[in-house]
Amino acid sequence: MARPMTFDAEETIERAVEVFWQRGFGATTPQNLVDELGIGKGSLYNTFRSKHHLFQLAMRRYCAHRAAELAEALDGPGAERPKLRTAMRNLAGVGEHQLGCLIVNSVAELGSSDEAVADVSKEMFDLVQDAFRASIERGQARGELIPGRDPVDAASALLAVVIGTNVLAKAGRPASQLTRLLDAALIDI
Amino acid sequence: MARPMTFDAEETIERAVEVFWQRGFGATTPQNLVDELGIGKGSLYNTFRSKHHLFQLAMRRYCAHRAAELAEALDGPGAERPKLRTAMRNLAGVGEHQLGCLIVNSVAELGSSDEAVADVSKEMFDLVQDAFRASIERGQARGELIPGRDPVDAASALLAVVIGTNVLAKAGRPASQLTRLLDAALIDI
DNA sequence: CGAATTCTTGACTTCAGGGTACAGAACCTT
DNA sequence: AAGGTTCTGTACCCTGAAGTCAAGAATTCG
Repeated sequence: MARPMTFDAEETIERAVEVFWQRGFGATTPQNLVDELGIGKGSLYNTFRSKHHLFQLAMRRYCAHRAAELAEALDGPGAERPKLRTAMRNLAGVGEHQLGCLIVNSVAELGSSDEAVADVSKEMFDLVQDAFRASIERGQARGELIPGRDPVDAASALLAVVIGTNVLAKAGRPASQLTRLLDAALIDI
Repeated sequence: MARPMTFDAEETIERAVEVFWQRGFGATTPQNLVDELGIGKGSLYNTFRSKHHLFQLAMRRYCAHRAAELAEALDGPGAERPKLRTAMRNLAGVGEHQLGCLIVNSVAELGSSDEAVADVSKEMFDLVQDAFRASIERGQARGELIPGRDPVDAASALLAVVIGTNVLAKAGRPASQLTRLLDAALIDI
């Protein structure tokens, strides 16, 4: 029929995640993408239409990863508090490169002026908050967690903590302080 | 001796705060600054040396404002919890234009790759955390707040909540949810 | 094999960002 | 009033960002 693509689009998107994550949307140039994705400019624009469109794909891919990680951490058996702790550490990217969270960074950079960012971030934040809420409700029902707290309120507070921790990570706070912080936030859940 | 400046540099910096706050550093163009500061390009570069230098001045000015606000909220007499609530609402910019916090945005956009941002943000975050810590210690000493919590840990958690709330504000969450969130975070302090 | 189709390469174009230069204006001193 | 000095306005410059395009390469179908 025709010449097949010589690269895997999915894999390329995954690499694009890294690129945008490291540099942010505005600071990433087409040349950066060409260099780090290993494809030509023509292929880039031919396949992904525009820098911004690739950015959207990268954000969604990133969210899918994070959501899967979150589900893995919270869905299994076991006490809720340790699972929450793990989930929060993952989301806060404590151990990783100190790049914060791609979504948080994008919101802070582009805010609600970028519709794609607004949509994806709303989705992601709601998803995380809801997963936290479900976990807290389970923990309360089993008598593990402090009863009487509104699970929605507690979950939104934890979401804010995770987001804040990401920013603090990007600001250069040492991981040791961040894990303490997360533990402190979990004390009264 | 020589021709005097026809504009007030301090006032111009204050305007620059607004400009950078609205658009972020990268997305602000010299033309934006010329238009919104109401001075010519020559004066701009003559007085402020570079876009980045003006940005630094704007960040510091912004921090000074915020720090004064914070001190005003926490230093007076009265119970600590309500004062903390006020302070956090101020810092989270709940009522204002949904622009988040200039420092948080800058960290997320430029991260630690920009030394000025790294310095200012570290300073500011430490300052806020320390003010929170002092307030919590006072509250504990007076028996107002829950005893036994490490004030440093609690303060860092509150800092993270405030930062996260800023991001959520910029992501478009309604103010009503954000005030609830802040109240929820204060429950167990 | 040739044709049709789709991918790749990379030179090229356009335009804006960030800054400089310089001519002229406004002020102070004498 | 003249001169020295500093500010202002604006035209200009250079680089790089973002994207386009045409020519050629790889593939399948007939």
